[in-house]
Amino acid sequence: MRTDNKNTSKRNSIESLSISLGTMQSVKESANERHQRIYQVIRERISLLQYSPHTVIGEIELADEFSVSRTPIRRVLQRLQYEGLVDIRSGVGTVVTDIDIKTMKEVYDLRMYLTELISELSPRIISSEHISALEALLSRTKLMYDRPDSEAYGRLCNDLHEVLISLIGSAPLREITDNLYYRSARIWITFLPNLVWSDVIYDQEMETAEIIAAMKRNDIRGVVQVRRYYLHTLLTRISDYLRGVGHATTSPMRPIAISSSD
Amino acid sequence: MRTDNKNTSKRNSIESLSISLGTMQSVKESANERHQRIYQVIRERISLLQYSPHTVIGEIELADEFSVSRTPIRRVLQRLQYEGLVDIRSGVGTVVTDIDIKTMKEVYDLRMYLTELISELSPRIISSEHISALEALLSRTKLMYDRPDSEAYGRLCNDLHEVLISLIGSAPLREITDNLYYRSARIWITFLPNLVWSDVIYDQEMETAEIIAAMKRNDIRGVVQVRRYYLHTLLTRISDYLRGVGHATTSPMRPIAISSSD
DNA sequence: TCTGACCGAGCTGTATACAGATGTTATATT
DNA sequence: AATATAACATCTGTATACAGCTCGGTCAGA
Repeated sequence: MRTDNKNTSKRNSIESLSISLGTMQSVKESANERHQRIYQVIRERISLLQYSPHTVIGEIELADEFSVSRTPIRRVLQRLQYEGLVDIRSGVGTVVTDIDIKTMKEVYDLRMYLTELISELSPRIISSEHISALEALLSRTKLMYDRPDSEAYGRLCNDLHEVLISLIGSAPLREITDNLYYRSARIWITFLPNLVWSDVIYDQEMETAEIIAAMKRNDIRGVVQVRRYYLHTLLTRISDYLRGVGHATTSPMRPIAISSSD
Repeated sequence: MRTDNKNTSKRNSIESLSISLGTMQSVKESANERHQRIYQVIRERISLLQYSPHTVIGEIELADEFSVSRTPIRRVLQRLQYEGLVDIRSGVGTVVTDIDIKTMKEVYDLRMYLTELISELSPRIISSEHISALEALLSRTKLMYDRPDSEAYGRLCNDLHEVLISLIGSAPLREITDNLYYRSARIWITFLPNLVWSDVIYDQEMETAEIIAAMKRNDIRGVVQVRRYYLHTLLTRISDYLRGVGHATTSPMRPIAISSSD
């Protein structure tokens, strides 16, 4: 948002020189830009279960990977801690959080209510870019029926989420919605191995298709109602599975747990 | 929430010993406890306008005050930045944020919707402690008619807020509500010098009294409706003032930052 | 007098050495 | 052999030196 078009006086000559030297992708990455970049990379890894719950991340490891010191890495991890994605334990390391059933239901209930609010609090206008982006997602979805791939599915969900929050006009509501999504979505993906793959993809295809249809009617209230319905569907599928498993465990739910040793 | 009831074996004997030695207020303050303490102190100062918008805070100054290095202070300030209360500018300092009218209305709209959610998402039961705490607040309010004091009024609002969020059963909703409160409340206090003091205190007294009445009926839905109504009243008072100022001469104090330039 | 480049005070951002915490492994003792 | 204890490896937490940035003041030149 911040433009900062002030410091283009003395620097311009130098910068344009270095740009003309070749294909330098960016003149200089500011501290905040780098923070944002690293933050999004790590958040995506958590959301795609590349860092699954109970994984210990370790600051030095990340510092080496991004070629920075521990200081900027710690800033990212502390932010992820405030957002509930990791738990920093002194002397142990930074562990990716798991989530208990109660909290998960709370987050999903809240997300359902907030989704409806999108259409009431100054939504943005639906553009053709939104629709074409969703149609690309729909194509990707249809290709996935015969290829079970949790990570690809997670990417699909993330991309759909990105399109939908771009419709939110209210900045506070957009941040909260984004936050709650990443707080809960990865847990949903944890359950995938226990569900029927084709059902999951079918839901995804239907949701995307119905959202596209509502958008073409310019019916934003319809969009959020579709979204809300499929959030409810997800929650129902998980509840059904848990009931099928039998006893309702209170502690962190680990669906099938891929023989986690430890 | 984290229980960690493992390390009570070897340590207990040592801790109970040192406690029994005398009036040691606490055995040792952990890093997280200290962070939380400093965070709440600074947040309160911002909310009470001891640090008013555009104030430059400065890390060294705070580090000296709390007798720590810049590192833990930076952690607190970064958290406050994520929550929208300050803006950290490289080479300049940490400045307390102002808020534009559009964002303020967005936050208040959101708060009104979320307030109603409290009664729908597993509210906590109302205890006699809640009621007696509110009755104490009511007494404090009645004493304030003839003593205009923005800071005391701010403390009153903060304390009322604390009681109300303690009724929220859903942890995510509680955090969000808390966040949005501190993001907007201090701006409301900024307007106090431009409003009629007795009207403001009267609103506060009525709100507290009506909340107490609803609580005594064990009517949590009534509680949140009262709260929502007075949020609406605040927003209306500000809007009225801004309309009046629209073609007025000059405002006594600083009314508001109209569009943050650049 | 006005303009503009430059310099320096003071701030945040980063890297790093060290202190503190934690879980594990080795070891002495019964 | 079992157990309590001590030493250790490894991690996060803190303090601090230094690099980079911003802005106001200063001084030379027109």
